[in-house]
Amino acid sequence: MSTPPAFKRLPRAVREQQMLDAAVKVFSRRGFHAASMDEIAEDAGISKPMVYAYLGTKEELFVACLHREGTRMMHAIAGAAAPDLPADVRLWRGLKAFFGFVGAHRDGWAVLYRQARGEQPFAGELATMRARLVEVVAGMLDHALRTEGREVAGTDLEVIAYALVGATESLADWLADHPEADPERTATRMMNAAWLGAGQLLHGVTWRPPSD
Amino acid sequence: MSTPPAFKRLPRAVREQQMLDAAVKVFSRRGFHAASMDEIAEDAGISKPMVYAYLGTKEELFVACLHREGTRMMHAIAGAAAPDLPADVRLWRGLKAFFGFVGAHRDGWAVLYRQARGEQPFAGELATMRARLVEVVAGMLDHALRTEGREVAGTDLEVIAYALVGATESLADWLADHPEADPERTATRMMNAAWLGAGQLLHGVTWRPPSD
DNA sequence: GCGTAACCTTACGCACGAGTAGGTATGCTC
DNA sequence: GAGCATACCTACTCGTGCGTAAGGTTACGC
Repeated sequence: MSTPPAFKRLPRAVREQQMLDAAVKVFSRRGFHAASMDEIAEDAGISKPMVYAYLGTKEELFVACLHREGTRMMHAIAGAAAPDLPADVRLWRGLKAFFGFVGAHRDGWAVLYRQARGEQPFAGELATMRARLVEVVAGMLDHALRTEGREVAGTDLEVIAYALVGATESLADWLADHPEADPERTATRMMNAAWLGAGQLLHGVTWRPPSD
Repeated sequence: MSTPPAFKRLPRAVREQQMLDAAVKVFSRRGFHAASMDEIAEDAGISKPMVYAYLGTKEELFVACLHREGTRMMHAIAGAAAPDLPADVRLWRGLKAFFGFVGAHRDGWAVLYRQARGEQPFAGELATMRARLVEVVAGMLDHALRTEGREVAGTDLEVIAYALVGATESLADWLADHPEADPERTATRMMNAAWLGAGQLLHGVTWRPPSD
């Protein structure tokens, strides 16, 4: 017989990435509980015990997904954050990087922000990442304020930062559901809403991206 | 024997509300899947078959929660929306009503926006409610624009409205996790961020609530 | 060419929780 | 105070899906 193998033997590191790819895909479509380990294994082109051998239990697998996608996102944004630029340019670059990432990794985004938020064991993990991001934004605002010689209570800054992050996430969700939408254009719209505010926009003021 | 009953017989309508209260509480703490019908029944002070008899399956029960909380929220906001007021006042009143609601119904909020979002069968339901809200906000902006004799593409308006709603939801989440925070104060902060924008705020401009 | 270790499989145990069958008590109506 | 509807219970069935035991197969060192 010697059935033609058809399944190649691959080194662990490669299989792990394939498994994570499959897991992100299935988790994002079905949700954490509705996703079955069997489906993830099948989608990865591997059998279930391999998943357990490499990535551990279902929860551990999900956390692994969370970490990989979260790290990727943070990296994508970090590259855009030169601390000595003016605040609006930094914000613009951060937004552009962020929406670019979401546009390119819609599944990863769905796992991170649609699934992890409600499920008890992961909400904390997610909240930590979110808090780091809020911290960064708040720090940026604070820096800009000090440059102008002004000061604002920490709580106020944090709340404004929260609103900014929330608005951005909301648009990211919109982007994830509209495959035809352009990430950069979405970033521009977000910048308008965030930087100018509704009041200004209603009076015809608009913000335009720098020539870069 | 005639064991002292200790459990009173109550009319259906009352029990249904108790069950919904318990369901909202348990769903918000555990999430849809992790919540068990047994726990909900126990929390409502009733046995499981009663829950099935009155509210149907687990999914139907969750949808019932969704509808009750959603309706309550819409009612709370609707009361504040007098269509002939200026846009900033309408926005302010809507925000005040919304944050007031979330502050008073933190569990309900958690069910609506943290649980329903990720779970496949309910995401659509939730998205519909959300879309209605976005529509209302976009309509408000459009109305304000026409009053000034200006016009903006529909998509742009929708996106701005999305950002506004997202920012508000994000702050609502923050509020739900900070029991000591004051809803009205949070609404003021949101109004500042939304109406003036980060750029204005950095230059020291602030928005203050009208004397009412 | 042969051991050994890593890769990979099929097939199962087992717990948990949704949903139900069938029966008991209470109160309301005439 | 008989009849009937409604409120309510204990105790079960059964599917589903996580996690694993025990055994095949391919590559690689020596």
